Amino acid sequence: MTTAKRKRMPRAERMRQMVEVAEQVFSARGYAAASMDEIAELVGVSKPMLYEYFNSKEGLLLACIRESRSVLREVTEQATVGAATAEDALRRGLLAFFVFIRDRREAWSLLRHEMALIGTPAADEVEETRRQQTDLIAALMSGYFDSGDDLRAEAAAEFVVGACERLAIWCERHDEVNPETATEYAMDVLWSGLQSRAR
Amino acid sequence: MTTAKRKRMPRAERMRQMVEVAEQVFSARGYAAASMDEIAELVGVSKPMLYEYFNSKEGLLLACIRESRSVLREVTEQATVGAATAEDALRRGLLAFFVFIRDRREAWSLLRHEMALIGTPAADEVEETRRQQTDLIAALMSGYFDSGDDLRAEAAAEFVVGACERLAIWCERHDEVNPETATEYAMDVLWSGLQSRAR
DNA sequence: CGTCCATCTTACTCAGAGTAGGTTACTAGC
DNA sequence: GCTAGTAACCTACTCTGAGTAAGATGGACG
Repeated sequence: MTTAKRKRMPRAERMRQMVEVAEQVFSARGYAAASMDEIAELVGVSKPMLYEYFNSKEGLLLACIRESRSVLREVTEQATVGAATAEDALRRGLLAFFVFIRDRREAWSLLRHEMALIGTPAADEVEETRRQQTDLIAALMSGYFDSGDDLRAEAAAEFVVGACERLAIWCERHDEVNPETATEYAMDVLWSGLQSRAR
Repeated sequence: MTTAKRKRMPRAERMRQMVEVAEQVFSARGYAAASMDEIAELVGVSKPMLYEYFNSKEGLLLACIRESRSVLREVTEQATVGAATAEDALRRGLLAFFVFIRDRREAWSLLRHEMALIGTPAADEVEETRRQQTDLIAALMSGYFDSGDDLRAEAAAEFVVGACERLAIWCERHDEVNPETATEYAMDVLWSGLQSRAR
């Protein structure tokens, strides 16, 4: 949408435009059903350009995922600065996450699609990109908790991330659950544990 | 592998054989990279037969997923019978899950591939199939906890499932973590909550 | 005002999903 | 045994969409 009629465009700007369009198409149609031809046409460019810049369909998806994930990281990281207690930091981070889910549907939809790359050459890099989020949680926790052993802390971080992802997917089916409620549900289990609710 | 030379085979048996082969190919190559031609050849039958019985590649994957999930459900359900307390039931269920992950690599790999179907017509049915697991957890919990409100209980179940899935994926990268340890890590967060570890 | 290179295009190849329409082996009834 | 009838099966295609080879074009800078 940025300056319509112009033909030639510097590489960096064109790439950004391609990612922007691809993000929409991938999240609308799903990775498998999205076609490179359609993306190319929407960008207003021919297909080989996409391959020139991203090498493959997978590569393009990967670029989109990286973009979305960096935004997510930015948002959650910002949310936790200035938190006084561990509980407060956790709650703020969770709330930022669930707000992101609601407000940036396409971006979140994209992150869910990364699993489609399992078994492909890009799988490793996807995991690497994914670790970004767990690292953030792990770092956050190690600032507030007595870590004891690192493996346990890492496991806890993975645990939190997985739990929130799944809860977010669940939220999509429940419009009545807003970010605040979701955060509360998450905190309820995460912070207090199930023990506190045993009969 | 069941009786080699026989050509014709009753529908039900052939279907089982196809699913068995497809499970291996899908988990070895990944959904996208697996080809129907290869599966057909390995089964020792022509491609249209696969379509006769499963309609599409997606349909075949779906059948594999259903199979694996039903095994998983069986295993975890069995593990929790006869548990005296909520804590015990949870621990047994978790352990059964992590043992399944270790011992049935292909089946688990398959379950991870279901996300590849997001955005396709089968997506809804996948979610339906997936709910099986959360329902089990939810039922289990409602037997031991004061549920208060159902929505909260459902959310907690999703939470647990997501957390365990992610932790299981993490375990794949850490051979030194056995099912017992994984269970302990999970119980640690789930049961006691993070609060108990705050500095 | 020509040369160079980055941007961009047309016009293909090729693998693999899905299908139309015919063929063969097993089985039931005579 | 012999002839339907049908369920299991096959050959030989079509068609979509990822990926590519080879060349055209616009513009920046001497």
